[in-house]
Amino acid sequence: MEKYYSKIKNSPLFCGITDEELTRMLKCFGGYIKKYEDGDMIIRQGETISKIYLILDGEVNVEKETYWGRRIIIQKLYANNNIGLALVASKNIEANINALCVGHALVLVLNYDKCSTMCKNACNHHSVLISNLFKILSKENIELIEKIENISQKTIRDKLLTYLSNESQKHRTNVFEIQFNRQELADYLNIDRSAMSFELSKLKSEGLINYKKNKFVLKISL
Amino acid sequence: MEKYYSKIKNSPLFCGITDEELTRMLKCFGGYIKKYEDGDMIIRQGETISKIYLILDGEVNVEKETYWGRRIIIQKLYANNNIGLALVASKNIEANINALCVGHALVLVLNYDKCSTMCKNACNHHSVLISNLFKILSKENIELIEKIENISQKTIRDKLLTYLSNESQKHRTNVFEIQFNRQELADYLNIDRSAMSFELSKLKSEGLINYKKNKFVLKISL
DNA sequence: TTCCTTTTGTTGTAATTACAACAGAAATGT
DNA sequence: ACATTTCTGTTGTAATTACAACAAAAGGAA
Repeated sequence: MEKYYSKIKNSPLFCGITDEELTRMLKCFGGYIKKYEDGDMIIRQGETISKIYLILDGEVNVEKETYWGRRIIIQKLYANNNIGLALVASKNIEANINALCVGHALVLVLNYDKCSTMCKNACNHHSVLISNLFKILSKENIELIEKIENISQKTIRDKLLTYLSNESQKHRTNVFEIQFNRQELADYLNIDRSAMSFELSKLKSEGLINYKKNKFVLKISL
Repeated sequence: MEKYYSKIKNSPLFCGITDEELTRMLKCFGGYIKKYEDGDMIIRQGETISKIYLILDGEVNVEKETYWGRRIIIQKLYANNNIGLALVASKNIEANINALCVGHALVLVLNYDKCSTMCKNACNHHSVLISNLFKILSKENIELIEKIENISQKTIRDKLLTYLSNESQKHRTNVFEIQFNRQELADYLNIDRSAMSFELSKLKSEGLINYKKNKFVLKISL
């Protein structure tokens, strides 16, 4: 555990918390590190979640399966992100998503339930933590709305241009690498992969964008 | 202001806070009540938000306009809901949505910036408040994912059935009233209103649903 | 290298949707 | 009650998409 201290300390979750506090908190939370392999379900739809998951390393897809069997990718998470954080706030809520490990991943697991009852007033670092939780959820909230913007566009072309434009703004440059492969991007934008590939080609031939694998250049601005 | 105390006190935002604390907090926050009329913009895309808005009465649409001029309805808010809460957490973030008043609305406005700097440690009720903020954002987060599920369906029919099914579950009965009129529902599900009306008729004629105006009966379960 | 697997691109066709234009119903104001 | 406006439903057509089937490219393992 000790070798991950610096990684943990620099996460948004523990931002503003000293080393000694961190040690106490990890104990208080019953924190442990768990390894996941490709395809492992970290959170499964229907479960009740009382743990905070902090990704230390690796990649996690937050997904949903429709009633008709299609996959929806909600978001992709990496180191420093939390998985299903919104689910721990209310005890009686069932997870509405699946969280799947992509490749190998290393996750710090904290028993939020335990801490929130044990040391609500005792530990003063608890207020720092909950303030961090608020900030993290705010950011996620804004990202979910961005995703809604992306998938709310009418045509495949508009979805792609909006998505690429948003990515470009996030990277603060018109040359950037996207996090999804083609199938994942299609499942994120809720469109057919082959139709999306076709539209990407068209956008390239029209000179609006350029790309090679996951490296994209956006030559226009919305 | 005093006549709204009970309303304010019973909101999730001030849950667990005593009357005397509330009085002090409203002062500390520089709280005031603002009236909005139909079509008024409460939050405008691009603004920086440092105030907490609590709806005391009325109806507010959270919307976005696409680059191509179409309206996207993100969510509909009512009394006890907060508007753009995720935007106050980080000072340097611009609002990514518009919040529009539908009809008349009464909103309590709190200067979060002022409070968070002035009484971070001084007031102990601050920790209760921020814990409430976390819970509120969690709920909103889960609702945004539900919206993503609704609009991620492939066909108009699937969107309608998923939406109605989710509404039915929320109301815990298969007979319920929806919050949107037809045009709003279409803008929420990102589909054409007339095509949606046509599909609703078809679902009714097939016996899967029944409806009259905004009262719906879902006769199947997904 | 070669073989095999995975990922990405291309094309034709059937299904679905947006859009426009209009008709009917319901709500609103006078 | 009446006129007027807003909301909802219906229909035909052009545009867009999903899907299947396949081709090409990239990546890995022997």
